[in-house]
Amino acid sequence: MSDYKKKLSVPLECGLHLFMVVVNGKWKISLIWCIHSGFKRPSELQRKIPKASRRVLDVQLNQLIGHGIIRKITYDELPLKVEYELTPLGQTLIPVIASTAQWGEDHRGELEVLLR
Amino acid sequence: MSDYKKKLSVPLECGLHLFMVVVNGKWKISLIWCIHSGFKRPSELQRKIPKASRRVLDVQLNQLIGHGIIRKITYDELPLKVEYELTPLGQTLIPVIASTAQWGEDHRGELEVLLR
DNA sequence: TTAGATACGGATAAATTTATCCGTAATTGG
DNA sequence: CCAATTACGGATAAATTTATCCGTATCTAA
Repeated sequence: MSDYKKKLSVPLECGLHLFMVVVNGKWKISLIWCIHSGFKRPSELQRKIPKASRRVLDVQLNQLIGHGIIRKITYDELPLKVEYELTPLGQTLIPVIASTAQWGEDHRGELEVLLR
Repeated sequence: MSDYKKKLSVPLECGLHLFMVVVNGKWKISLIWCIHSGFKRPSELQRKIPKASRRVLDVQLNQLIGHGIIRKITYDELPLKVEYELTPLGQTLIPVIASTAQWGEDHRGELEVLLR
């Protein structure tokens, strides 16, 4: 699917950039949070995040898998059933995401005037 | 400079996306961290972040100003002197950035195998 | 047997971000 | 005067990300 190599490398010296690489992507945090909240099936995720097309969610889910944040479980039963779950690494991300989300909420007032 | 309006809107419901809007940009976190660490002048920042061109740093500095994270001080003296400093809002970002950076450091080993 | 649900991915267009190149202007030190 | 330093920004190219459109396949229920 993607043996594509970036030409413009991202600086990774700092731990912060490692975080950024993992969560960058318009819908990734929503996906991580949904999965963490118990919405695990692809169709559920699409319904929870209706502004994103099905295709984009698929692509970003696969990137999260590639980065070791989530895992895909394909049930060998009919009708088709697939679920995603956080890996142990993915779970360690939850409190970090929560703290950045808290920052956003704490400053929503100031930020909303500044952004657009 | 930029009265450009995005056509693809970013979801802002969640506090986390507010954080992302502010720190997204390849060099922004480096810039915030440098300024926080006392490297305030444009030429210092360029020397500290040599992989980024002068132009890109300028653009991203201006975006940070627009988002209320840093402030520009132009000294009315010769030779020319300009400094950036964190706003109060920008300062609240420091512990959050530190926690995401800590996450990256804590998992650098796992991550480096996964990210290419 | 037809519609709607499940699920997946290639190909391409559009949007956005980042990089490169160009130019300006003033000052300092040789 | 000339080169190096300070500082800033427009215009465009290149890279990357996101969106849209197309197609596949199987199963269930009406």
